[in-house]
Amino acid sequence: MGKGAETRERILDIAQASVLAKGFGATSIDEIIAEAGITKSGFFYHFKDKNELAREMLRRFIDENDRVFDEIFSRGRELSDDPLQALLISLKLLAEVLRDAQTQHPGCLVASICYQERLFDREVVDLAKQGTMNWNARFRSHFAEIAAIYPPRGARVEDLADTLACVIDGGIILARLMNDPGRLERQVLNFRSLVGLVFSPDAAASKPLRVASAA
Amino acid sequence: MGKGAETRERILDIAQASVLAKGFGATSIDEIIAEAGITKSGFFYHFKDKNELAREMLRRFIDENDRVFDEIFSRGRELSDDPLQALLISLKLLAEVLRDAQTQHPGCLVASICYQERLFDREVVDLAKQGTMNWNARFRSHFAEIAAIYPPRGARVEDLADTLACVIDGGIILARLMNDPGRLERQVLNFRSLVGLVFSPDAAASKPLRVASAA
DNA sequence: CCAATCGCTGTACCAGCGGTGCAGTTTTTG
DNA sequence: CAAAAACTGCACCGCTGGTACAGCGATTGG
Repeated sequence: MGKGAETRERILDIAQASVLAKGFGATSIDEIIAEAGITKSGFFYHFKDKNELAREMLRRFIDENDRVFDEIFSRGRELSDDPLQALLISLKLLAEVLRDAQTQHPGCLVASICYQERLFDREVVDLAKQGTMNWNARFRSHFAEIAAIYPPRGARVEDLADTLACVIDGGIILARLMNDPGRLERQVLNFRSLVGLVFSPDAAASKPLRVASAA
Repeated sequence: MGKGAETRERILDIAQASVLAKGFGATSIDEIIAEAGITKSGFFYHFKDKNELAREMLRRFIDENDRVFDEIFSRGRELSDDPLQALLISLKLLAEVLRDAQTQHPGCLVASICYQERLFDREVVDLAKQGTMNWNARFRSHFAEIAAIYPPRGARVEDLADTLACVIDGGIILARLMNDPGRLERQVLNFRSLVGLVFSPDAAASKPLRVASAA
C-alpha cells in the first residue's frame, strides 16, 4: 500500500468511527483532519467533498459486512446439511457477532444514511439501497430453500427476510436508545425462535410446559 | 389559542414536515422562518435554540402517536373480548394506519433522533427514550395478558414487544430506502401472523395446504 | 539524472449555518 | 390607556463545508 492509500484508509477509519459514534452530520472535516494529522487541503486531495467520503466509507462498510455474513452463513452450512438447522446455527452466530461488535461501534451506516437522505447525493443512497437488496436476497433464497422442505406455517416466507433486516436495524436503534447492548442480541435470538416455529416439522417441537393459569 | 401560541404551532408544523422529509440537520432555521413568514428574532423569541425546537416537536409527535395508538388498541378491545383476538385486530388496524400515514409523513422522529444523538442534548434523547419505553410497556402488558391464557410457544414473550418496535422502526427504514411504502404494512402484518403462531391454541389453527414438494 | 507525478502544506477566501444582543415597534389584552 | 406580549431590524460571532491556487519535498519511470 502506497503512502497515499495509507492516508486515505486512515481518514476513512477515523471518519467511520466518528460517524458510527455520533452521526454523519456531527462529524466535521476539521475534526477528522486534526485526528489524522493532515491539513484541509490534504483531505480534499483524497476526497473531492463530504459525499465522496460517505460513498467510500459506505462501500468499505458494506464489503466488510458482506465478508462477515458470508463467513457466518457458510459456517452454518458446514455445521449442518439441513438448511433449516444451518440457518438456525447461523442466526445464533449472527446474534453473537452483533453482540460483540456493539462494543466496537453500535451503529448501522445504512440506516444512518437513510435518515439523513437529503444530505447525500443519489449515488450514496443507491449504494445503501443496493447493499440492503443484496443482503435481503441472501436470506430470501435461504428461506425459499427451507420452505421447499419444511412447509411454513403462518408467516409469509417472502417477507421473513425483510423481517430479519427490520429486527437488526430496529434492534440497533433500540439498543442505542435504551443504552442496552443486550437488546439487539435478544432480538435476533427471538427472531431465530420464531423462524424455528414457522418451519418446525410438527407442533410438538416446542410444546411448552403447560401453564397452570386462566382459561 | 393566542397569537403567540398560534405562531408557535405554525413553526412546529413547518419544522416537523421538513424534518420528516429530509432530516433534522438538513432543516435550517432560515428555511423555517421564510415559510412561516417571520424573522429570525421571531423564531428565537419562541424557541431559545434548535434543541428546544426538537424537544417540543418530539413532545407533540409522541403525544399524537400515543393518541392514535390508544385509539387503535382500545378499538381492538371493543371488537373482541379475547385479548389475543383483540391484539390481532389492533395489529391489522395498525398496519393500515401506518400504510396510510406514510404519505403524510414517512418517518419516525425517534429513530431519526437516535441516529444523530450528538446533535441533541440529554433532554431530547431522554424524551425519545421515555416515549419508546411507554409504548413498549403497553405491548408488554398486552402480551403478558395473552400469555396468561394461551401458553406461548417458541418465542420469549418479554421480547415480543421489542420485536414489534423493531419491525416498525426497521420497516420504516426499509420502506424509505427501497422507496416502497407497502413494505412497512407487510412487515406489520407478517409480525401479526407470527404472533398468531406463537399464541395459537393448537397447531391446527394455521395448518398449511401441504406443499407437494421435497422432503 | 532529470522531469514528471504524487502527496501533500499554507494561505486566503467564500457563503450558509446556528446563535447572540439589543433597541425599537406593533399588537394584544387586562 | 398602560403594560405585557409578540414580534422586527440590524449588527455581529464562530464554525462549517468548500474553492482556488501556489509551492514543495519525496518517489519513480524514461
